[in-house]
Amino acid sequence: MRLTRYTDYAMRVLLYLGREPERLCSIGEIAQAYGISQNHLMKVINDLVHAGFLASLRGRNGGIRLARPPAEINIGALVRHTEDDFDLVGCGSCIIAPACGLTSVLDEAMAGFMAVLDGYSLADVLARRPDFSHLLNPVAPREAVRS
Amino acid sequence: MRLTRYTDYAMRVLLYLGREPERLCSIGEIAQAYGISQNHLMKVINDLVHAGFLASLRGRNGGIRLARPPAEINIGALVRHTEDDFDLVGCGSCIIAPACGLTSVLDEAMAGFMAVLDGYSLADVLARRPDFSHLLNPVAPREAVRS
DNA sequence: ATAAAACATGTATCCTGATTGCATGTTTCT
DNA sequence: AGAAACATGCAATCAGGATACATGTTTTAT
Repeated sequence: MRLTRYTDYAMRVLLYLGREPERLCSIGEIAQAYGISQNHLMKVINDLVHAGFLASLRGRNGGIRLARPPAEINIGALVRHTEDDFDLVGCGSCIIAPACGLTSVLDEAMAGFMAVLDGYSLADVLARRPDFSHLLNPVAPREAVRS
Repeated sequence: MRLTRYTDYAMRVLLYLGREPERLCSIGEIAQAYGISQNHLMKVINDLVHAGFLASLRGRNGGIRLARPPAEINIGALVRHTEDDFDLVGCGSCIIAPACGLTSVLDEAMAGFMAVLDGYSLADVLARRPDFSHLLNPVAPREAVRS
């Protein structure tokens, strides 16, 4: 019973950016802070930008930030977007699926799962444990732009 | 978001046996009925026997059947047994896990998921859609023992 | 007793799909 | 013009589940 690392990374990005919703961060900074693959993270972030969770600014001194305030970003909606396969047990390949009483039960269980996530916003999650900055890898601040 | 095929197979076995709780079935018969790997199924069933979900009778004309009436077999308990990894997003490898507000939210969501499954017995599932026998592959009846 | 049926278990191989890395393009700022 | 940073596609890799194969053990029927 697992979500993909894709979803994992997406949530980490939102948590990171949610600490300072206004600041523009580069993808490299986030990858370094967590010590994870920048290439993979870039794809996840790209997807989140297209989906409207993040706003990106291209070009030099560009970066990404939350597209909306943390209180308006729903965790359930995020998971629904990043996790595309909700066919828990591959009913698609089971021959009794058309008349299987389990499918409705599993659907209901999944609904129960998502209902909990739908009940929380990024702001709620951040409020629970606001202080994780000290656990991140140290990141050199972006060089100041010469005036 | 998926459960393993291991869990999938375990549930199919219970559904199959639940139709006729008293009858002794061979593992080969069930594998053939669903058109799935007998080897893999054997391991799953073995596990279920040890866990007390099934009763097996070895030797010639042996087989397996439910260890208890369908009403006393809980779906949540089954999934809890066959699905051993409930670390949804690999928090074990995330550096901010000790101070991450997401872990408690995910735990709560998982509890919501399992709560639904805990609310159903095999009998409940069978009652929902009792007629799937015609979807199974035809299985040659075990040769009658010569008297 | 013996053979056959059926359960039991370990090892090794295969294979899917997520993950990652590499190469290259596009945009925007200085 | 050039550097920084986002954007995208493709190929290589890797982990873990799934499967096959080989063999052992138990029980029953004759």
